[in-house]
Amino acid sequence: MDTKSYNRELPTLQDVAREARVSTATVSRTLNFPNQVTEATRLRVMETVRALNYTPNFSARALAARRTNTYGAVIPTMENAIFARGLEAFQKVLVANGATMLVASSSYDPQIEEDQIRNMIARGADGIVLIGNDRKPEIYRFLEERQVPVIIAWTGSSLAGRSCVGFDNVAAARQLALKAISLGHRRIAFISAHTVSNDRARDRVAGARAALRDAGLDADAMPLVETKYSIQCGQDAFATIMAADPKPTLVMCGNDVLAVGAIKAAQEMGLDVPGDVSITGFDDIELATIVSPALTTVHVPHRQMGRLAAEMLLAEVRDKSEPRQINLETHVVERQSLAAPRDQG
Amino acid sequence: MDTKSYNRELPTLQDVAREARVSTATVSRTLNFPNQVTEATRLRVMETVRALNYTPNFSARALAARRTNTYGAVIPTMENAIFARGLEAFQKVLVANGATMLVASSSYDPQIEEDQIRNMIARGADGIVLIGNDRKPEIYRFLEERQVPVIIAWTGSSLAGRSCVGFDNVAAARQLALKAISLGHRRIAFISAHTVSNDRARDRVAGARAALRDAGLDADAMPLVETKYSIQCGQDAFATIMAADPKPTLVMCGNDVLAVGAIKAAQEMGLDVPGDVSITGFDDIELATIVSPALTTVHVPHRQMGRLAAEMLLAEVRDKSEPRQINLETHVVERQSLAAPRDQG
DNA sequence: TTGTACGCGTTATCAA
DNA sequence: TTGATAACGCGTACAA
Repeated sequence: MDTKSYNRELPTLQDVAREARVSTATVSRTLNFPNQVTEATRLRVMETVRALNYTPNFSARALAARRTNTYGAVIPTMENAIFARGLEAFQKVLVANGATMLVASSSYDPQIEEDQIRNMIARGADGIVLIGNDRKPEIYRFLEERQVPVIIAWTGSSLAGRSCVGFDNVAAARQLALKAISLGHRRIAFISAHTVSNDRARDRVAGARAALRDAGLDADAMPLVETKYSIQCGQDAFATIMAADPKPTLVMCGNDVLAVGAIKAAQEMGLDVPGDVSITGFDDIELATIVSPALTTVHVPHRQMGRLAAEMLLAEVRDKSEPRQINLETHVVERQSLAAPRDQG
Repeated sequence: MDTKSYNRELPTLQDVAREARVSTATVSRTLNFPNQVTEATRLRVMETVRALNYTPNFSARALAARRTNTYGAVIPTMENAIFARGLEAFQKVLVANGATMLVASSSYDPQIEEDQIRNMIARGADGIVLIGNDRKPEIYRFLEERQVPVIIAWTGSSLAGRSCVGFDNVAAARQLALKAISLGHRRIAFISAHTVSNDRARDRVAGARAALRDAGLDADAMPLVETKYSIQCGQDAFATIMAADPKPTLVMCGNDVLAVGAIKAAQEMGLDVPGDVSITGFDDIELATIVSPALTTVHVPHRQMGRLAAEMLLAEVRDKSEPRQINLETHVVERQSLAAPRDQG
C-alpha cells in the first residue's frame, strides 16, 4: 500500500516546476518577481499553481529568504479599546502592503512582555512596535544585536535615537490640569495606573504636578492613588481619595476607564459630578461620551499612531530609512465632567 | 576585511554543538527532550547555549518538525471589546502551554477573512479558531485538506461534525424576547448587525421572531433594520425605526454597542427609556453597566469561550482528541432599560 | 530569460 | 546515550 495515498502531501515548488516543465527557480521567480519572466511561462506556471492549489510554505520561504514579511506588536492588553484600535489601524496598513501582523499582550507584566518580545524575534518578525520606553536595557541590546527595527509608540520621545510615534504625555496632562486650575481648582487629586515600568502613566502624573507648580501650588502634596486598569479599580480608588480631609475639588484620572469608575463611585456616594467634584479622564475612548456626565478628557491619536507605526516600520525595513521621532498633537476635549468648583476655598 | 565582523551572524545549533563538543543532534535533543540526555551533557550544552546567547530559529524548526506550536484566531474586529476579551483568555491558555497566538481581524469582510485564514495556514498554524459558521464551503474544504483542526466559536452548533464552543444565539434572543412579551410588549422592533454571512446576527433575529410566534404574534411584521457595528449606527437605526407608525414599545438590539446608540438617540429625541420605549442589548460588555439606564441584555461567556477554544485546540493537536461541540449557558441580565410598556395597546 | 546547485537551521532516522 | 546524515521547501548566486 502506498503511504502517500493516505496522508496526501501538499504540493511543493518542485511539483509545480515538474508539472509546468520549468525549473524550481523559474517558479520561484514567477511568484516573487513576475516581471523577470516571459509572459508565456508566467501564464503556464500560474496555471499549474492554480491547478495544483499550491501555496508557498512560509517556514521554508522565511528560512531561505531570511525575511518573514511579518511585523509584531506587543501591547499591555487587548482589553483596552484604545490599543485595540491602534492595532486595527496598524494591521490595515500592513495588509495593504502585503505584510502580516503578529500580536501579543503582556497583561502589563514586564516579564511576560520580555518573553513575548523574544518570542516574536525568534519567529523572525522583521520589525516590532512596543508601547512606551520603560523596559530593561538588555531587551534593547537584544533587539539591537538582532538588528530588528523597533518603534516605540504612545510617547513622543525616546532614547538612544530609537524611532517613536506618539505624543507628549507630560504636556497633555499639564494642559488639562492648567485648564482646571484656571477654572478655580486648587485641591487636585490623581488616580493613576501603576507607574512602575509605565512611563506614560508616570508622565501624566508629572504633567499634573507641573501644572500645580506653574500655579504656585504644592505639587508634592497632590494625593495620588495608583491602581490597576478596570472600572472597579477606579471606583475603589475614588473612595480612598474621598476619605481624605479636605476633599479634592477635582480628581484627575490617568485614563478614561478609571475616570468612569470614579464617576460611578461618586454617584453611588451621592455626589454630583461636576457639582460636588469634577473628574477628568485621558484617552477619549467611546466610553467617555457614553458616561453621564460625559468625560472631559485628552484625545489621544490612537489610529494615527497605529498607522504611522506601520508605515515607519515598513520604511525602515524595506527602504532602509532612518529612525524618526514623531510627536503628535493632542488636545483637551471639553465635555461635562469638569466645571468650576462650587467651593472655591 | 572579514564581512562577518560587520553583520555578525547569530549563533546556530552548529555553533552550540561545536562549542559544547557534541553533535547537533544532541543539542537538539537537549533542547527538546532533556530527559533523553545525560545530566552531564545536558548541563554542558545548556551552559554554552547561555554563553552564546543562542535562540532556536523558528522557521528552521517549523520546516523540519512540520509543526509551529502556533494557533491562529481570525475575528471580525478587535474593536469589539467582547472579541478582545475572548482573545485575551485564548492567549493566556496558549502561553501557559508554551504555545503562541496569531491574530488577524477581517473587518467583517468575508474576502479578507478568507485571505487571513489562508495566510495563517500558510504560516503553519497548527490549529485555528473562527467566529461563527458562515463562510464559503471551499474554505472548509481547504482546511480539511490541510488537516488543520478548526474550532468554531460564538455558536453552540456546527455542521459536519466540526468542533465548536459557544452558545445558542436563537435560544438566548428568544428568552430575552419572551421576557419582554411577558412584561406586556407587543410591538417589538429589532436593530441587527448585517445578517449576510453572519449566522450569529441572523440567529438572534430568528430568536426574537420565534418568541413572537410563541406568543401568537406576527413575527414577519417585526420591523428590522440592519446596520454596521458602531454607536453612531445604532443611533441612526433607532431614528429610522421610530419614524414608523405605530412606534414599537421595545427596540431589541443585536449587540450592546447598537443598544447604547439606540439609548443615546432616544434621549436626544426626548424619549424616556424605558418609560417611553424599552431597549435591550446583547453581549453584556462593560458599556452595558455604564450607560444610563443600564442595559438589560444577554450575558455572553466570552472569556470561557476563549479559554475552552484554546484547550480544545491544544487537545486536538497534541492528544489527537476528537472534535467536540460545546454549548454554553447564557442568561438574561436584567437592568433598567427594559420595563413594562406604559401603553399596553 | 532560464536552469543548476547550494545553503538556510532544524528535526529525525538509523546505526553505533 | 550519542553521532552522521538525510530530509524539510524555498531563494538565489552563478552559469548558460
